[in-house]
Amino acid sequence: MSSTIKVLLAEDQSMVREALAALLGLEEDIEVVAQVARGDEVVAAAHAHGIDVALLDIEMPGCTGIEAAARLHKELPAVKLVVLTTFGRPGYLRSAMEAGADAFLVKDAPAAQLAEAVRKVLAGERVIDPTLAAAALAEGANPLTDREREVLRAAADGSTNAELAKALHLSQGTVRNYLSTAIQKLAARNRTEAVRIAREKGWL
Amino acid sequence: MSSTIKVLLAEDQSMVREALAALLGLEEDIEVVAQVARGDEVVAAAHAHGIDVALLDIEMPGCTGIEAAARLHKELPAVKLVVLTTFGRPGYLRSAMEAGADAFLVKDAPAAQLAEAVRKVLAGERVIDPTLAAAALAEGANPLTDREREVLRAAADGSTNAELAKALHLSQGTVRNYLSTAIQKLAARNRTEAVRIAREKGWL
DNA sequence: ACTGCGGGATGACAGATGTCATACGCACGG
DNA sequence: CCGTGCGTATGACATCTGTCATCCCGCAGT
Repeated sequence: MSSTIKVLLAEDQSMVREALAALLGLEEDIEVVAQVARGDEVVAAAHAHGIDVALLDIEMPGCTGIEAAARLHKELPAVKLVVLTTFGRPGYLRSAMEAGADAFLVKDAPAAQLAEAVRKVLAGERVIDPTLAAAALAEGANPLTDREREVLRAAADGSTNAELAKALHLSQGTVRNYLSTAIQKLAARNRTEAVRIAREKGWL
Repeated sequence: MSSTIKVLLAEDQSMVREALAALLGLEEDIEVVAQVARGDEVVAAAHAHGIDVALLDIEMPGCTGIEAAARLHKELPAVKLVVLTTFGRPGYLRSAMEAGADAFLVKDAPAAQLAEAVRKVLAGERVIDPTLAAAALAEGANPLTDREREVLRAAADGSTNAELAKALHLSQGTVRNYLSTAIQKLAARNRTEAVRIAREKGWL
């Protein structure tokens, strides 16, 4: 058993990443041994450094922190996973848990919770904001089918039906059908609102 | 002349705010004497602590860091202003400069630039990413009129024309006219895309 | 005094979007 | 073997959106 906890920090914004590293550096028992700025560099860095805990931001280029968590969990199941995010979206929590995360923290929680979470997951505990957990349970699972989600995501940038149809190799009518059902499932009044709602819930 | 530089830190996400404080705390000559989580608390805190430099995030509840900068610049012109943001949108840089900012930093710049910027602004220098400055000049000013911007912003959440008309006390036709001209000025194909483009440029 | 521009409005029109009924094939659970 | 849900598609219909021409008012510049 080593004397310090070895942590990998994955976060794309250098200033935030290094600031978090400085924060964790203040703790006697924690050492940030690796930093990456992209989701797709997580697994390699984890292998290279023999870490105990991975601290993963969700919003990252390459792949999301959630995808990175899933891969890491598969390859190095012993590594504890702390998922960190700007947005406390219930859907994110759900997917993080499904990806094998041990802790889920939002960035507007007090900084002290970060080091605390690292220690707790290493002790085998799970760390989840109870309010968020309640919200995740209350709102239920993502009601959208894979295809609906795909179409809605593609529609988010303002593409027209014709463009969506071409991009997704579907007929225009089918695109409209999917958007229509998505709009109804999300209780929205049009695609724009549907996108907003899906985003807020972390379903996109 | 005091021996340490007194800094106010305004940033809504506690974890990031405290991490940045930890980072600045590592510098011998810098002291974070006040932290606030809302834009509208900046001026009061600045008055209360007699600060040298204010470090302002843009995305904050209460009011944006840019508005806070403008107010602070008016009330305490001696205080140097460093604007910090997640998004390197040229329009943001422009408005920050107009609000009297002395430095403009994006969060994905190296952490070392933060302390450096604090020292430089205090020495009377301006600190601006040259790439971003070029982009801001290249794209020109916000082409939207006040009303167009207002309508576009209101339309961003998926409201229908009828709802926009009611909310803004306009006729439906007028709403459509404004959206139409906004769409054309932004070279978009519909309101959704117009919103996206305006957001990307920092014009919303 | 004239001109231009922004805010506000109307009416007409074309095209995009949302809804609905209906259909076919496929996979999966009972 | 039968129902159900999903993916895909079509056609018809109603409504929403985007465009355009045209108008009025007030204000700032020249």
